[in-house]
Amino acid sequence: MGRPERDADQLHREVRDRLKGADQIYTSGRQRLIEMLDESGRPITIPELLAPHPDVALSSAYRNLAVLEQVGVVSRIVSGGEHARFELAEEVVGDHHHHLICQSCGRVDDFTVPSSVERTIERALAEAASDSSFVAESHRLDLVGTCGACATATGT
Amino acid sequence: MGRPERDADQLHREVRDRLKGADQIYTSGRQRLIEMLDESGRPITIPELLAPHPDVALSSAYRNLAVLEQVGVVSRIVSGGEHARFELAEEVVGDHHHHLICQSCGRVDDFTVPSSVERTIERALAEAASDSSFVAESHRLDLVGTCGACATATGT
DNA sequence: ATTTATGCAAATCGTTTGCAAACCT
DNA sequence: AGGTTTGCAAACGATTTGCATAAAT
Repeated sequence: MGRPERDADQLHREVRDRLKGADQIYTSGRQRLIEMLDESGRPITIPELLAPHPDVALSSAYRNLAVLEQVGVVSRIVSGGEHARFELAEEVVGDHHHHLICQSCGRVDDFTVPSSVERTIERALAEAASDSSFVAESHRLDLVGTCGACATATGT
Repeated sequence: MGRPERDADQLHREVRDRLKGADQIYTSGRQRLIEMLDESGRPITIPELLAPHPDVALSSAYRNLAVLEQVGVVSRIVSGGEHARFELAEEVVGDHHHHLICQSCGRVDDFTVPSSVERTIERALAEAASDSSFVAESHRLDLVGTCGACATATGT
C-alpha cells in the first residue's frame, strides 16, 4: 500500500524544487496527482487516475501532467492504446526500468533487467547508432505480450 | 531507389496470399500502399505517405492500412508523435529490427543490432518476465535521440 | 448480380485551449 | 492588487465510420 512516508516526503520535496526551478508552483492539485501516480506504481491513464477522484478536473489533470512532464518529474508513455499513460519519471524515482505491455488489455507494468544486461544493451545500441549520424540520448525497451490476468482469462 | 524487382514481386505475392487467407482482396489501392511503404524503407506517417499521391483518399489509406495490419503485412508504430507510422511488417520483410526515434522532428529509422546481442536481450527479457505472470510475445527496443539532420540544424 | 472496396462528409474521442472565477502571496 | 492555476465549455486534430457509388468476380 504505497511506499514509506519518508520516500513520499522526499518525493514531494524533489517535485517542489523542480517546479520552483521552472517558476512553477507545487499546488495542491499537482500534489494530488503526484500522490496518485506514486500510489499507482505503474504507468496509468488519466481516466484510471481520476476514477477514484471525480472532483479533479480532466483539463487540470492534462495541464498539470504536461507541466510535470516538462519539469521532468513525470513521463508520458504512449504504447499504442487509446490513452497515454503517465508515471513518475525515472530521474525522480531513481531507477531505470522497462515496460511490460499487455496487448490484450493495454495494461503496462514496470520491470528491470540486470544492470549487466543493461550495459550490454547500451553498448550495442551505441555502436549500432554510430553507423548513422544519429545522436542517441536514451533507449526504450518494452516487452509486448499478455499480462497474467488476460492470460488466465483466455488461455489456462 | 527502391529494391530489386523480384523482391517486389515476391512481396506482392506474399501480401496477396495473406489477404486471400483472410478473405480479402489485393486491390490496386492496397497494392499502391504496399509499394509506397516498400519505397519509403522506414516507418512513415499517412500524410507523408499520401503527399506524393494526392489522389489516394485519406480514409482509404487508413482503412487499408488497418486491413493490412490485421493480416500481418504492415505494422503500425506509435512512438509519441501526432501521427502513427506504418511500415512493412518484419514477418514480410524478413528481418528483425529496431527504431531510431528523433525526438526533435519525429523521424523514425530502422536499425539492427548484432544477433548475439539480440539473443542476450531476449534471454534477459525472458528471465525478467518470468518473475511475473506475464507471457512475452515480442520485444521492442528503440533508441531515442536526435537524427542527423536535426543535430546539424541545432548543434554542429 | 452480388459482394466488397472506395470516397466523401460527418462523427468520434483523446487531448488542448480560451476565458472568467478562485487562489496564493 | 498581481500573477497563476483551476474548471467549464468549446475547439482541435488524428482517426473512424455511414452511406451511396464504383469495382471486381
